[in-house]
Amino acid sequence: MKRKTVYNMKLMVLDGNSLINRAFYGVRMLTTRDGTPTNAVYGFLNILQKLTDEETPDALCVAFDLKAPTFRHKAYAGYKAQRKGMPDELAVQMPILKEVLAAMNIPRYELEGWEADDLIGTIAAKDSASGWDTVIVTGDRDSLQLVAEHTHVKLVTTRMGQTSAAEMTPETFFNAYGFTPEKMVDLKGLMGDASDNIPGVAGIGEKTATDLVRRYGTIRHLYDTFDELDIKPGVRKKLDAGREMARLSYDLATIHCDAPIDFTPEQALRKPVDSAALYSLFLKLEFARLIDRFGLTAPRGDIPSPEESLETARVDELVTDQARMAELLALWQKADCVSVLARPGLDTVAVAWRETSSQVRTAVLTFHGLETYSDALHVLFSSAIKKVSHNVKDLMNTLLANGLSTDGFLFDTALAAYLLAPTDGSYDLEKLGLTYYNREYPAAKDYMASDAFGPLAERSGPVSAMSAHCALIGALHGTLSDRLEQLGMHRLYYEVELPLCPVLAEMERAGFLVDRKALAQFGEMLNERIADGQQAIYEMAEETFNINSTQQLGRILFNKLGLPPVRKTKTGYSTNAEVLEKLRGRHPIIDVILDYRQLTKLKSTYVDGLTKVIAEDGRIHTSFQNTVTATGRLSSTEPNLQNIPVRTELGAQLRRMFVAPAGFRLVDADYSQIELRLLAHIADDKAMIGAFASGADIHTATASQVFGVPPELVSHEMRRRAKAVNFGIVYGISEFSLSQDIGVTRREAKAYMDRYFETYHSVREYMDRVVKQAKADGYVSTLLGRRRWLPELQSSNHNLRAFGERVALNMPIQGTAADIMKLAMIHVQDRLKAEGLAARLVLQVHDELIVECPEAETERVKTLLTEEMEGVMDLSVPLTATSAAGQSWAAAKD
DNA sequence: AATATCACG
DNA sequence: ACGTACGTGATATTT
Repeated sequence: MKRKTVYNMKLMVLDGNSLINRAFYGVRMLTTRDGTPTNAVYGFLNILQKLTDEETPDALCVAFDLKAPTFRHKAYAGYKAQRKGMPDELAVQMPILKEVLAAMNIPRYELEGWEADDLIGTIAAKDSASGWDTVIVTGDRDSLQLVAEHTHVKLVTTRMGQTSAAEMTPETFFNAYGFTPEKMVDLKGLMGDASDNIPGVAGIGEKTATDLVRRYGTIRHLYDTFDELDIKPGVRKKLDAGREMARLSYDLATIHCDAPIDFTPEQALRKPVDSAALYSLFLKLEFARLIDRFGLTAPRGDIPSPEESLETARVDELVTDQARMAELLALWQKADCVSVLARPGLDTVAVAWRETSSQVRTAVLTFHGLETYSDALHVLFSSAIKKVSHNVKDLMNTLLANGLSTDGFLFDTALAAYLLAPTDGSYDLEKLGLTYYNREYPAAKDYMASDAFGPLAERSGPVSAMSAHCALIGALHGTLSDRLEQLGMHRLYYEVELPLCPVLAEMERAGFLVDRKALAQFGEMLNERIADGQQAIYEMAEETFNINSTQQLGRILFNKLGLPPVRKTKTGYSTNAEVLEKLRGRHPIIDVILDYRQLTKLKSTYVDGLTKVIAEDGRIHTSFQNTVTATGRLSSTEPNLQNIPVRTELGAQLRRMFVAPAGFRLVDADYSQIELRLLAHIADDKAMIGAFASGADIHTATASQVFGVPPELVSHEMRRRAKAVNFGIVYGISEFSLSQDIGVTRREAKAYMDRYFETYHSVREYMDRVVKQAKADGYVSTLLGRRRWLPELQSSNHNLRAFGERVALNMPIQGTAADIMKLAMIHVQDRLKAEGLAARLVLQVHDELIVECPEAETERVKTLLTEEMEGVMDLSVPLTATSAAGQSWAAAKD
């Protein structure tokens, strides 16, 4: 690129229609709580901000189409009329976007009967005439004809919410097309443009048209010198017949830079946003993150809310005095409940309580200089004081670490917010305040910083912030428990989710003992094999390179060694295991790479990763996340102990490193086929219920039915395929994916599914029913009433809707399995305690529980686990669990 | 911060 | 016409 010698003022002009379209199809469906779609506006604002950051224009404006009753080219109105109208979900966002732009003080240009392209062309022309540079931002290639030395076009593409923009200058344009930008019109005139309903010359496609434009330049020149040109007879004939079409298409494709608008770049100079208007708009749109990003704050005298009246009547107090603390503790014991918010180390704890119907009080207790603080905590966290808190499981973990009781918790606001909206992603208090009360709250870090309450700190800020959050917990308690009741999730909440918190906290505290030495030895063995593999790969590649870099690996395999690329990713060639499997046998390097991948995965993620998190007690303490998954499952982090290898021989050796201490054993119990059993139950499919009732192997039984042979004649391959169908059904499979998965043709896959549904016809009926119901209700639910909202089902985007349908099929099954396991965990814990056993739960892996117990308890624990897991729920099929014991996780798996 | 890959149920 | 199975979390590379 040429270096600029003079600084020009720069205008950025956006193609409003094109960009909102890109945003709509590129950003997943988002709606406000009342169902107003907002994804396109959100996506547009992201693009806008990204590009203004990148380009730092001095002026900014947006052009829109205004659909008019009359068309520019009346004779060909039909071409335009064919254009599909935009989907409703997008149409309703247009006025919203315009409102947002107005609040941002960004001028908008639109003119009846004119397309955005024409306005942009006109604006760019006037801009250039004023000596300014112009950057046009659009998602359509139409505008490329406007590219000139001082007019660049940024072509925006949006994928999975991620936008990227390629800048087109005269140079980059020529490199890409082989002719100059103004000839773009000639190209379109010849080849047409389906998306714009420009017909072009019949029979002339992109290849031929490009070639003609490169050779002869313009359409005019082409036809003027038609007889003298050396053109293939076939093409000549089509061109000759298409003269009129070419002329009309040329006109249709031409951007008219003479729209009657009054524009000077000065009109568009950037102005500060109208923050009051923008704030209330973003609130309405529930764009909490954008409010932060734009640094907006609530205008004074904003919408009153139930919580605000509570807030204004709040009285805070910092308590460092022993007598006062005792007074308050006595008071709290008489209260129905109090809200509690603690810093992780318990050095500071805020308590909020309702003093009168219109007044809330808060007290912030700090450790500094208070000797009897520990006694106070013992009272506060005893069952004598009923408490509501936020992320109760984490607090309980802290309490256990400090020798305190976990009794007396009535409610967890984060957990409740999760049940009400399990796909929201995060439930921090600031966000909930905004979601439920349209109210801005201080950031948690204001009181979470390690020195916020230090002896040198100005404590009033942190006290006020922490008190505000603590009072918010109290308000949310009322709002969220009402909502849970309304949606029928009361029992799920009070009988499953909340009682599970102490169970999880105790599991986290317990941890899983690891044989550190054996793990290190395993790592050394891996290291040797990795070094050998690396050596072999370098030799076969005849150079050294970073094997972990998919880009470098792709270059070696597909460029240097000449292997055929199977698939590509957005950054290059795909080199994943599936691709490498296909290349097996074509080059010896493939096997070594697959092996190398497995070894390095084991080494870095598991040996190194796990070694790093072994605590001083020699045990690994995972964190169980209970507000993360969309289906109700738990997840495990830092480290994830729910994905320890088992499927390969080598990987499974890792489970030998997870052990019981001397004198103890591990008992491992897992549900057998819980998801398929639930499918049989929920679909009430007599054939499948019968198969389970008979105690037969379900995959063999399915194969026998589908392939029409007696069970004893079912081959290994038949069972494998039947198993794939069984799993696929639970995930809402398509024929295509099934055929990919088991390596048969689509036709065969379809035949399997047809046979499957003939056998299990109630399963088919269930699948139809659940999707239909979900579309009517807007959600799906589990047997215990857990819900997942599915706005995707209302989408006009085919892929998104299809995804919603698969989720509708899967969530009730996966979610009910999660419900059942959670209930089982509570029952197991209760019984272990009731029977006075020293055994303790250490891990859950979705359908599997692991308990560590003294050797002498082994048999009792095995029986107890099986009984409790099987007895959780009465289904129309047996719910079976099997348990086994051993010195290591590997040994207890048999 | 995003992408690609791969580990589990 | 289009893309292609549900649910997770960690690591290394690259931008």
